[in-house]
Amino acid sequence: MKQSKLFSRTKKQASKEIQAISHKFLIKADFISQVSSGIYNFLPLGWRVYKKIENIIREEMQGVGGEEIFMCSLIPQRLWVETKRWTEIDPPLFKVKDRHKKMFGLGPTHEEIITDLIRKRVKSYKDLPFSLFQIQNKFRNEMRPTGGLLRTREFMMKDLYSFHSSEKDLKSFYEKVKKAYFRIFKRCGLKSICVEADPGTIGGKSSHEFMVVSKDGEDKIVICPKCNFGSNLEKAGKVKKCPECRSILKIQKAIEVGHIFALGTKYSEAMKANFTDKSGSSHPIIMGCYGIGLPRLLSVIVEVNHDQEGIVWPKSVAPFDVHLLALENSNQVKKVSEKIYKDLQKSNIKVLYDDREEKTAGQKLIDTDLIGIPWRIVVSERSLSKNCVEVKKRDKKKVSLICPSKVKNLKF
RNA sequence: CGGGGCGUAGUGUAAUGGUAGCACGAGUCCUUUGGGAGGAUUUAAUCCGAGUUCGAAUCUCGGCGCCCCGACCA
Repeated sequence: MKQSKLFSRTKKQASKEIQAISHKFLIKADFISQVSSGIYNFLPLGWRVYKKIENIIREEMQGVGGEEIFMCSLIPQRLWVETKRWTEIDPPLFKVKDRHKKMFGLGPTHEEIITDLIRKRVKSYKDLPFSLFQIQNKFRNEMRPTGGLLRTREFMMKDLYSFHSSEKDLKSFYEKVKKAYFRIFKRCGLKSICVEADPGTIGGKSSHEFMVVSKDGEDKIVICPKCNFGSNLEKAGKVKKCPECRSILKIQKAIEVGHIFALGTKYSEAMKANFTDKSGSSHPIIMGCYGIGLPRLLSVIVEVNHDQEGIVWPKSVAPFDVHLLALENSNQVKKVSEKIYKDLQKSNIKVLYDDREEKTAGQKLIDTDLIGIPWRIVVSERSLSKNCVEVKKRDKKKVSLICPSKVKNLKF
């Protein structure tokens, strides 16, 4: 991609109202743009990162046996009434009316619609277990959106739902998803901690949150420095010692990036989603649900991976692999840059090529740090006089001089 | 939903009742080119409505919008 054609344009200043560091960099580097409080557009750079995160999550969900589907957003009132969530859900539903005055809730989560879908076709224990997931926009009438993408009113969420004939089977699948979640966050460059949580209005017997420790986190968690115990602070209450190994617990600020729920039969009972067991008697289907908010995850990656100058994207989710800068406008610099650009494209390396003639060297260098692509290649008169170009990693200071014809042999 | 703050060119800001100014951006020309270059020139703003006043960006009321703290959440 030639940067002269890129729709995203970096900004010199961000609004003073912006507090969260991830919000500031995502706005300055023009990954996203705000439409209204808690409502954002994704611009080309932001959408590239989003797509990479989405693919990581999709791969891991397929890895636990989830089949991908796509459900509606306009969910009829009658389904919400069945579970009493038309009035009891918090944050409140966005409610809309059609021309016949029929009411719909814009899906904030999809337990009702998926339970309706599966109750029509699961009849026997032989139909179980299975799991379905989707990646789709959710709508939540939040009291207060915050921190750019950290809490929005419209956001993409991966929601996985699982269906079982026994608590034991749910438990084993739940643990499988837990492991997949750790892998997802690790692949996104994050260290996550799984803590016991309050199931809230989604409900169910127990739930676990996946937290990423961050100075600017809104949540507080208690973790045991010795064993793996961790808990949401509210849930833990005044407990000071680890219930598992009696060590003194540590309190840390964190951001929630995922939440998994062992729902049990809350929805299947309310909506009469039953199956017949071997002996011929009927039971409510045992369910689990598992969510990850993608824009928040993207934002948390920035919260954890940045320096003074800008974002430092982990390779796995970076918008491009290489940022190639033609630092000056001379014919020789352009010629060498074009050649490297073509060579790398042939090797299927994703390159953002800064070919902008009107920008000075300083502006280009500042932009490249802000955008945060893992590798930087600088082509300039200075290095060409030594028959070299400069290769540098975003998170390292070391600059290597490489012969232009050998760039294509590097491993990015 | 409770509490607080704010709204001035595309962006960031100044002007506290008396000439709407500055910087960046954008356009044109010239000179520049290794960490947001310099000169010349052009462009462009008081959120909306009502009120007070000789006079309102500034004070009052209403609306709209945004941000922050609390509660809630992926």
